[in-house]
Amino acid sequence: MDEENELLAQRRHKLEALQARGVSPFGAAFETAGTIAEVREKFVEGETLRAAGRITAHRDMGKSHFVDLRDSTGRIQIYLQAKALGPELMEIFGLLDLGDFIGVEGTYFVTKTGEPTLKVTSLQVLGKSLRPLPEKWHGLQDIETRYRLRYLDLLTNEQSRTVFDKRIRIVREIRRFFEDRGFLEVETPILQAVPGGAAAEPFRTHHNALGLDLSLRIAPELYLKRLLVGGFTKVFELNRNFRNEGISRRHNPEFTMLEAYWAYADFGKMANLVEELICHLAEMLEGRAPSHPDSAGTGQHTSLQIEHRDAEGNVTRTINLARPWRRAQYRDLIREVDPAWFEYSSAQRRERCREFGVEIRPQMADYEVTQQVFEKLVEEETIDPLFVTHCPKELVPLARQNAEDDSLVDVYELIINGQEISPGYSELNDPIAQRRRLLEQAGEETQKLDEEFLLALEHGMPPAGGIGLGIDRLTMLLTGAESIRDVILFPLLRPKRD
RNA sequence: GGGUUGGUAGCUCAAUGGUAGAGCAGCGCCCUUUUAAGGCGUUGGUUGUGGGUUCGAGUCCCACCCAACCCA
Repeated sequence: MDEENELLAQRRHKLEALQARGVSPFGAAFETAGTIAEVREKFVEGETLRAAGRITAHRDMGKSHFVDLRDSTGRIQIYLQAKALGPELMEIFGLLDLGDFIGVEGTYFVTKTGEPTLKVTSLQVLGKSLRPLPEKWHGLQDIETRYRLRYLDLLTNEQSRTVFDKRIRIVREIRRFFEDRGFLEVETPILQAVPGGAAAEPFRTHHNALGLDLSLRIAPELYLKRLLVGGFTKVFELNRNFRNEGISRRHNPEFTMLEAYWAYADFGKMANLVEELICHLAEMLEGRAPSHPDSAGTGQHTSLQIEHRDAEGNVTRTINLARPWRRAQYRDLIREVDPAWFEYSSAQRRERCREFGVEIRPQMADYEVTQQVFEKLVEEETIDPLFVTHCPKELVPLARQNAEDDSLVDVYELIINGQEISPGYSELNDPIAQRRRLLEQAGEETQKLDEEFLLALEHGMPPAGGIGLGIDRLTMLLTGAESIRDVILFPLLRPKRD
């Protein structure tokens, strides 16, 4: 591509010069005393140790050189003295650049300024870098490049690295949390003939040998429920889902969910579980011991808060996770916006929307108009955790109907930081009702009906509680990231052609 | 899909319509305990792409590409 670039040409020349001296610029395995952090811990004056890392800084003193070697665990200073190393090794050192991976053997000493340093006695080139890394002080600022060349972002921006470290810990802790409670982690198909379990546009693909059109899953739900039929009582899956829809600050076409199902439980129990989980994760990230050994209602309260900050470090938002979390019925929340809402006629509600500045379309059904009010005036305004219960059944066609009021369903929607973060259901285990609802949902497209799922239900499914938890959005919440792209290592971008 | 903002050296950023600059990185020289090392010197540009206006365009106009934010 840009072979005529001077900087690249210089590095290639150095590479060739190394090879001309019989030095492999891309060395093989190198035995070390451990990671750089471990090597530092083993500091004993006069001790000889081996370390490997990437060269990130070079301070040239003429006949001696200080070099920073870095890996993901830390930084160590090495010292190269021309007289001690001899002309041959110094010539090889002269062919190195910032960004190269090297392995060294050296003897520990402490400099005048008190820094533990390895005085190099031998050196191997482990991986020559042919392109310069971003500048050390400002790092990589360009947002587009940070997403496209994420490795450079991770290398130069500590705060980016911190977010992904937290995401890794969140996922690991979720696994531990569920396993500790007797849930089994399972894997279900991503390639599905009938994509179900959510209302979303799928990505379509094709299996050549079977001559079969398939879709990437939009949710694992219908397979996890088959496992309840098959005798599993507690299952979960950390599942990548794919939805062929728009991209935004809160939407990536592929995203990660947690789904969990618990036989004989209901949505209330699932709400307790997710409340406990999220508090547990927040405490874990703060390095605190869990303050709630049991689910809500123990009378214990914590002052657990999450602070979101801007680039200057000012607190922009505080989310209070103190338990127990508020639980409120959908209709009551609407009445908090307008006490007489449900006494209005259809036309009056539309008029109120205009007054509220809530945009609606003329063809919307009444429940959709109410839902618009809910989204704009309740959901977006809700910062601290809120379980919304007793939702209208039109909004959630696949959940169990409420025993006292069949216009409602037994679900919760957990809202934190102005967005839905987790739904929880009392799952529908009536195969006849389930077929009816799926038919209504599918409309004309009856081929979208997952007959094999219905067949499974007809064999009998226990009542169960189920939850979904968006891992990307949860990570945003817990790290203060403003965009989903900041918590996904490689977010989808349009390929660049220039 | 619509609106707004942005794209300049490897990186971070400047530049009233008038010779495209700086810092870091690089290259050369000096310096044997530096750490954003320092000093002297120096290379590096199809200003996202393609058109247009103009004596003259990084800057103004049009189209397109990519991104961020807002809206749908």
